[in-house]
Formats: sequence, structure tokens, C-alpha cells
Amino acid sequence: MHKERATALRLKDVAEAAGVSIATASRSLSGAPGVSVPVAERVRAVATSLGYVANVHARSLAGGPSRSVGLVVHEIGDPYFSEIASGLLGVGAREGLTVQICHTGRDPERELEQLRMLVANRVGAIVIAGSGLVDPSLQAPAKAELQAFQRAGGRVAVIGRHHLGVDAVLPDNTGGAGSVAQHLLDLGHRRVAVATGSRGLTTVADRITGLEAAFTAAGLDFADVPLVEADFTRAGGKAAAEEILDRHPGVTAVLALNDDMAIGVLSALRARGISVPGQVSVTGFDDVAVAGDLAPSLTTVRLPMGEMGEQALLLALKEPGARPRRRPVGAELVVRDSTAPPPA
Amino acid sequence: MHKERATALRLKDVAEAAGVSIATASRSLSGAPGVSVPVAERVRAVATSLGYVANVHARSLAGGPSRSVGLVVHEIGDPYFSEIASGLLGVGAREGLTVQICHTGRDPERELEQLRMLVANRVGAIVIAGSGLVDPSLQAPAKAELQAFQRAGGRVAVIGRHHLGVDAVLPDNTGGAGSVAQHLLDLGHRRVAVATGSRGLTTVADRITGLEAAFTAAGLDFADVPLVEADFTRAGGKAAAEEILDRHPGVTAVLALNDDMAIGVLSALRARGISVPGQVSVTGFDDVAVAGDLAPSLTTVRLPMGEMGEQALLLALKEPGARPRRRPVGAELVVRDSTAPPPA
DNA sequence: GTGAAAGCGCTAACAC
DNA sequence: GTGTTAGCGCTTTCAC
Repeated sequence: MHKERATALRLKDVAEAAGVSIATASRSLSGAPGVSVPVAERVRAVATSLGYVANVHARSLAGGPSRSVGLVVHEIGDPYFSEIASGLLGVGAREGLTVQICHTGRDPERELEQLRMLVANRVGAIVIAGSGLVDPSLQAPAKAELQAFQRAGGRVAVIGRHHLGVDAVLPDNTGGAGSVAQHLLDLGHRRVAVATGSRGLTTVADRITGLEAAFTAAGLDFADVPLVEADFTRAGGKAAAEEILDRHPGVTAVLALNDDMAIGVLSALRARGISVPGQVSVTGFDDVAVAGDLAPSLTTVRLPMGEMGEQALLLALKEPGARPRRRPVGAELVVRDSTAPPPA
Repeated sequence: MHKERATALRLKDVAEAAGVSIATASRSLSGAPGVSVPVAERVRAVATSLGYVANVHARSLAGGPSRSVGLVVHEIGDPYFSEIASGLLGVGAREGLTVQICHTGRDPERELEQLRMLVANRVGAIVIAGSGLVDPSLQAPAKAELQAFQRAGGRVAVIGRHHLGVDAVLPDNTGGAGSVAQHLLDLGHRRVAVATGSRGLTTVADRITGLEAAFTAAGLDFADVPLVEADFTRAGGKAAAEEILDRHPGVTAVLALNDDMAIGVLSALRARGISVPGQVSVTGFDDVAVAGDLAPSLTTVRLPMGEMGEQALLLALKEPGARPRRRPVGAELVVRDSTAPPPA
């Protein structure tokens, strides 16, 4: 960006000002042993008064530990990811780490590109948030890249995806989906439709598995439940809801596979003057911050996103285990005002 | 984090594999002149096939241009900031830049700390998003730090704050606030209350200035308008609304100074069974993604957050001007369903 | 307990 | 057009 950068303060300047060698200055500042306490304290005082901050690049190049981590998300503007990022940034700040965030837009190629960038930056750890893809071949290059990174001493943790062979924070998508489905069945709904994101996403696949289990357990045939696939977004939810209303007019409940879609569903129903939950019940998944403030407030499944972000970074900061660790995270049904028994 | 990192691929390895010197290899990869086309192409091919990625630290240390920027936000979980971040990350990816994001939690001390961290990381540019503080003394250390950074060749741009003497993207908070106030006055509201964040924030101060101007222009005394100060969050909005309802029961409109607070206001009104906009109208500010999907959908002022993030990074990437540049950004009133004439 | 000196991987003069 | 080499600022043996 800029080459002609004026001289910044160097360790040498601090050392001179304190009347010691740069070796001693280095040890003093990093808290390494082998320096007498008074000397170390003096050096630190001088450094502070001068406003010295060590050059991370030089430090890293000289073999110092990496103080930075990378976070890969699909889209930081999405509340699901921004809440994860928020939790992760919190522990990052606590640990004195810098966090590089990158977008992938659910594009495997861009994901790979961003991964390479993080590797080039020699981050100490990489956290990947967001659903993986059911088709393993699409992830093969990313997997290879991550393995090389790990062989070189880097640490990796993922949130909500499996098949990558690394430490993982795994929300209970299956169980959570089972519990919303059960909730609707308990209320008496039998004509339910599902608004789903791409089934190529493992998150979606897992949630559908949970739904199927609940329906089957209730003695119902899940094959009779219409699944309408659209973008895993608000707009997708709107589109899916419209298709559901047109093609399956008798439906009494729409089960959206994330809150974003559910918000779109609510909006489509409102536009058609269909009352929720009077005529149609609606459920979401994730419990983003706004879910409780919608009208009607959304019945959904809570995933502790902030905590998931924290856990993932904590996992990545730990020494690697012999085998990949798994941190299961509970998914808790939150019943609010968007669900009620079907109309009589 | 990890010191015992196995050997990664170095430029030397690529040079040897391609049968050239490291200087030639360096030039080939950076696209510098002085290498014959066939040689440069061969080197690049070898590098790609080997999966070589240059070590950013070494490159930066050797005086290469910095390929990373820092983004400072109050709270990444807040949609206002995550939408800004999303726009900024977009151009970052396009430009091949890595973006380090940090949280400050509206705490000047943490802000300073994070700024130091970015400086230590030798980012090429720093973008600061989020309101500044009215009291300049609280920002003096940050300002000094930024000036030192600029003297050393770093670039700085801010979003939505002045007084820092750097390039700035400035949303029209004053004009936007004027237009919502005008909208309510046009509808016939005369008993309006304001739910505001801390008046120590320049954003809040500017928006209040806009309100005052509109009221004054309409021949009303702004001193009669109750201003209830609370956290600039959903919870703050809820608290402010409750206080407004208790202390100023005759109010026909609540003007919240951001969408987050407005969402809290809506929720408090709903809890008390007060219809919006039948009994009370509500307005927000920012137009976060969810504003249009609330029930009732929120009348608010649109700020193009994503674009603001983009613009700020673009400013920061430009050569510095003789004087700080300003990119004013329009604030557009968006009338939706949460406002109506006051009850008769 | 402290200092001198050898790199870390790369870029940018400077030779050839 | 290509190679040689001197650093960038730091950590870390290795002497003292």
C-alpha cells in the first residue's frame, strides 16, 4: 500500500534509551527469563514511555509465536455469523490476538482463496464457521490446504461442519430440528411444509434428518411433507412461502430451516393477510437476536452463536489432541408467539 | 501460538525448482519489470504447482507494500456494524487485502489498545466505524496514535465521526433526523418523545441537532420534547419506551435514534398492548436489514451501510490528499407501516 | 545476568 | 534480463 513509511520506533531505540543491548530489551519485553528484575522493569518502563509497539512481522519472522487468527464466514452481514464473530472477537481481544475475518459467500473457490490468504499471513489458527457441503469433492481442495496448514504447525477449528477431520464445535442441528417438529406435532399440526435452504449444505441436511426422525417417530410419512428449497435467506424464505401457499394451500404450519427464512415467511404471510399463528404457525432456527422482537415473536431453536464462536477459538488455541475434538452444543427449543394449534 | 512450525515452502524453493535466482523469482511473482515473459511465466507456473504462498511477514519486513487493513467497530454483532463490515470485506477481497476486525465496545481505552495492535501489525490502513465522542479529551490519545500512524505512512479513514482530522465518510445524520421529524410533524404529531442513546456520542448529538432544527422550523419549542436517554441498543429502547409511557402518557409518537432502539420500543409497546401506529407511531434510524420485516414494518432513515464500508476503504486506499477528504452520504427517509397520523 | 551475532523469508539496490 | 547481496526488526543460541 505504502512503501515510503517513515521510521517507526524499533527495539534498538528502546534498548539504547534504557542502556541495554537489544537482546536484553527483547527478553525484558517478552517476559523471558534471564534478566534481572530491576533491569527488566526499567526496560518496560522506557518502552511504555516511548510508546513502543513491537513489529509483529519482524517478531513472527524471527520465530516468535503467531498472535493472530483467521475467521472464515459465509457472510459477515448475516446475524448468524456476526454473532459468532462477536463471541470470537471477544476472546481474541482477551488473549491479545488479532483476528482476520474473511467472507466466502458460500463459494468453495473463494473459500479456498481466502484460506490461502490466511496461510500466507501465517496466522496461528483458522476458524471456519458455517455449513459445509454434503458433496465432499467440493471441499477436497480446502481440506488439503488445511491439512498442509496443520502439518506446518497451524491449528484449525470449525463450527457446524464435519467431514473436515479437525476440531469442531457442533450444534445439535438434528436434535433441534427434531424438537421443533415435535412441538408442531404436539400442537396438532399434520399439514406442515418445510422452507429449506440448499440441501447441499450439511446444516440443512442435518436439520432435515432431525425433522424426518420426529415425523417418523410420530408414525407419519415424511415423504408426504412438502420441502420447498430456496436461498437460505430472507428473500428465499419469502419465495418459499409463496410457493407453499400456492401449491399446498391446506398447510397449517411452515417450518423454516433458519430464522432468516422464517422472517421472509412471516413477511410473505403478512402480505397475503394470513394471520400467524391464527391460520398458519411459523418456526425458525438459530434464534438470532431479533427473533424475539418480531411480531409475532418467533418460535425457534436457540443456538448460542456467541458461545460457539468463543468455544471454537478456545479449541483452536489449545494444543492439538491425538484425534479431532468435538464440542457438541445444545439446541434448545424456544416457544414464542408464532406457533399455536392449527385452526379448528 | 506455535513455535515449532515445520518448514513451509519458501521463495528459495520455488527459485530452485524453476532454475532461477530468488531475485528473479521474486520479480516474477510480484509482476515487477525486468524479467522476460517466458521466465516469469515459468516461475509462476512452478509456484502454483508447488502451492507456494509468500510469507506476508517477510514481505512486509523487507519493505514490500502492506496488504492488510484494520477495521475498528464498536460491536460486530450489531447489524449496523456488520453491514458496514460486509461492504468493506467485499472490496477488501476484491483488492486482495486481508482485513483485521476489532471490537471496542464503545470504550475509549479498548479502542486505543486495539489501535496499537493494528499499528503493531503494520496494517497499511485503518478504518474506524462508529460514533465518536463529543468530548474531545476522551479521544485525544486515539487521535495522537492515529497521527503517528499517518506520519509513518499509514492511511486512516473514519465512518460517521468528525474531529479526527482524517478522511471521513459522513452520513447525513442531521438531515436524516430532520426528515423523520418532519414526517411526524407532517402527519400531525405534536406530542413526540425521543428515545436516544448517550448524548456523548457525536452521532446522537448530530441527530438531535437535526430534530431540533425541524421542530424549530415548524415553530415548535424543542425544549418541550422529552428526550429519554438510555443504551443505544434494543434493551435501551425498551427501557426508554417504558419511561416515556410512564412519564409522558399523552405521547403519540416515539422517535428512536436508531433502529435497534426502535425495535425495543416496538416490543415495549406491544407488551403493553398499545397498537402501532394506531395509538402511537414509532420511527427508527439506519434501516438495518430487518427493519422492513418487522410488524409493523419500521419507518426509518436509510443509511447505506454496506456502501459506507466500501467508500471508507476506498478512501483509505487512495493516496492521501493535502487535506482530509469528506464523502458525504445521503440519509433517505423510508416511510413504512409504523407511522400514521395521531389518533383523533 | 548480559551482550554479540546468526538468521527468519523476502524485496530492492546494485552488479554483471 | 538475471544474479548477488544487504538489510527489514526481531528472537534466540552461544559466549562471556
